Amino acid sequence: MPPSSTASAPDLLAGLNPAQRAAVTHHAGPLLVLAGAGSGKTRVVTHRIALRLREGLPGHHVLALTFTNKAAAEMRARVDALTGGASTSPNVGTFHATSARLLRQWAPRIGRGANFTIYDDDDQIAAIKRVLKAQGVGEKSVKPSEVREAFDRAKNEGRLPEAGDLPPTLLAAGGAGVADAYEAELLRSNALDFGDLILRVAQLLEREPELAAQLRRRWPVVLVDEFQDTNPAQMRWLRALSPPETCPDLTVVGDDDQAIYGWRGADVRNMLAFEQTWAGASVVRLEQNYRSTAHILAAANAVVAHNTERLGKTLFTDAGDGHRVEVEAFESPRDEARWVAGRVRTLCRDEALGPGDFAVLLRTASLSLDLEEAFRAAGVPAVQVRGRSFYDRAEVRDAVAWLRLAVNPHDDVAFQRAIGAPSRGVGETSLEALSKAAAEAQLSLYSRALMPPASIKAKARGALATFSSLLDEHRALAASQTPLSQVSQTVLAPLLEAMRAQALATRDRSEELAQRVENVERLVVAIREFSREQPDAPLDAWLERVKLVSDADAVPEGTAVSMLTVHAAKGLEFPVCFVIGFEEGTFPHARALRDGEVGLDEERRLAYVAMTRARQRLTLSWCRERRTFTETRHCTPSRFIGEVPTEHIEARVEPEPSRAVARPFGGLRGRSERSTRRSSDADLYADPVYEDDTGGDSPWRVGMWVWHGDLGRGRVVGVSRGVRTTLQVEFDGVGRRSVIASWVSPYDAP
DNA sequence: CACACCCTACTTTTT
DNA sequence: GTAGGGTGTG
Repeated sequence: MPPSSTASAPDLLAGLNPAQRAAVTHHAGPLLVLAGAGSGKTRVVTHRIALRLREGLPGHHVLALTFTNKAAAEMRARVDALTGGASTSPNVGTFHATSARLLRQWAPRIGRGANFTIYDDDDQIAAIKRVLKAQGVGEKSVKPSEVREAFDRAKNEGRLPEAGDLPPTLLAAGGAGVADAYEAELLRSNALDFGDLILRVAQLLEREPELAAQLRRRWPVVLVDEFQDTNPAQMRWLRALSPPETCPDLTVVGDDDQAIYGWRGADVRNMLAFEQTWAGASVVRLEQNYRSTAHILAAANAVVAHNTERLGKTLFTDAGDGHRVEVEAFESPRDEARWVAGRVRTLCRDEALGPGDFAVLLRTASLSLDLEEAFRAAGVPAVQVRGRSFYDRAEVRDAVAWLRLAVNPHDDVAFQRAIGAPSRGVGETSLEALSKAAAEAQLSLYSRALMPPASIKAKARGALATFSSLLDEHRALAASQTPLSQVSQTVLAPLLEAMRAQALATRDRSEELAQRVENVERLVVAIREFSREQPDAPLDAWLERVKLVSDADAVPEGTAVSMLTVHAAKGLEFPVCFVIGFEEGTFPHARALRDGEVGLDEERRLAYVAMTRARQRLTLSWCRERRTFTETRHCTPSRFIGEVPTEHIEARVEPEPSRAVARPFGGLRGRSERSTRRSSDADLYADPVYEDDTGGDSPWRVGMWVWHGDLGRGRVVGVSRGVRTTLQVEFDGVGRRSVIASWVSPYDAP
């Protein structure tokens, strides 16, 4: 951009603090930005890119790697806004998406076609099951998911899996060949799994210096976001692209306290060792937090300070003290959920907040069950942030399998799925025979189906032939200039037709079947929308996007309370946050505690991430009892609650129309689990602070209006107190019903 | 070979 | 409480 235009462009350094300014203006050469939560990290990265572009660097020489597609889109938009679109756009994407793009160019070098399929976890498991069967290893001797994790681990560490990576039970069952067979299966299927995407790029760049040199010329400037979550394979990728000995223009940004993907192979030590690996690197610390008020920040800092092995960094804020952190205890998750919903209503009424200002953060996705119910009952709009779930439905996966085959007919996982949806006379027996013959000939199912073995019956052979020629038609269509929406409609027509016929033929369950048809129709609509956004994009591009979406990509902008896992919430902020399920065994999670200190430290960082999402208000809650599918567990509060100094905790909140128990928690600090349990047991019967339905303080009164999620509005005509309060309610248009009190919420009289 | 039904095992986080 | 596997029947 010519200097003359700089005058009208925004001043890229205005409003930055000294540390941010140092990071933005740092000259070429490796730079590590240690960016605490809410310290303006994205601002620094985008301004740094914008400054380089303004200095005349063409955008296409910049590569910025992010963790999620949403983060990539945001970064792209912000850079464009800063530069006014005057330069070419920088290349912004996730490691996986960027790798996939590179590999499509380089596909022949790894024995793939440019139209290779990306196998996600479920595809991997399907492939592993096929392999286990082909190798004659019963699925009983090993869980396919365990094998998948072993393969994943190896690839994240930077190598192809070998027999030594397999679970001992599998080796004992004679499954040593499974690793090689799995790789052969991927090769035949013209497929790569998630781990491959990163690993193959790393390997190619290391083995073919001219490729690496070419890439370095293309991307002399590299930035990496969320660096603390990179795994060893990604580090090799990065080292090849920005070799330490060349003193590359490499900027990595991250926060070791927010490293929460260790279970996926990420290694914080990459960050701790950055200064050694890229010798001579500069380090800038961003420690001023612009997000949270002081009590919230101090509470979060205090929790994470219990970890050792930190780069060390203490956040501060200029914002006022704000509200203290609320700690709430409940008898059951249902009470907890009802209280959260009620509190959202109260705050919306009293504090000029809308539902979109709230988030409920969950350690595990399943904790949302009671919440959904409670928000519905309270009439508060709330959505669970789940980007993938739609694509995980069986019928949607069936449809996607058909689309995949239109691009890559050798995709065995899709082949196996599509051939049974709708069923067409090729059952288990035939498929197994075909599988065996395919593996022997080193061919995909599709290729082998073109010359079916004699072991398959004539009827099934005919069905296979019909199926194959259908795939050929689809492939020709997808390769032609036909618009994407028409391609998808044609490809999915046989499936949709069969599903509609089935829905009509079935009397009961027709609702459910109709819903499935609708889901597939929605998929067609989604494809149409995609092709409107990107008119020239082929079906491959859509499939790739679908594969690489994550939960975090689907965070709604808006008008509803967000319920989301802490992992999905990383990088986001909300004025008001509730972290629920803060119990030993849930958060920290029991499975993580099994891994000892390492697991606990990561759980603590997760707690830190959760707490630092809040701008103004933060509530931590726990339940004395939590039921899993089989058992009811008596719970003690999370040790992380005890790690928050008392002075940052709100001892008690105003009474709410629920069975909430508000009480101070500072006293729990340092107590043994045993004494904690005793004190909560005692609370059940004696603690005067505790109020439940058996006490005289019930919020329910005859004559008051209530709202029920299913039955609508009604007026209380009777209250019976027992183990749980039951209300007799006269519902509008429904009549008199007896309902459990925790299912309804108070409702302002019309 | 396809479908209906019953049983069991399951919930950590996800590019 | 449900998804996916296993079993039995048409």
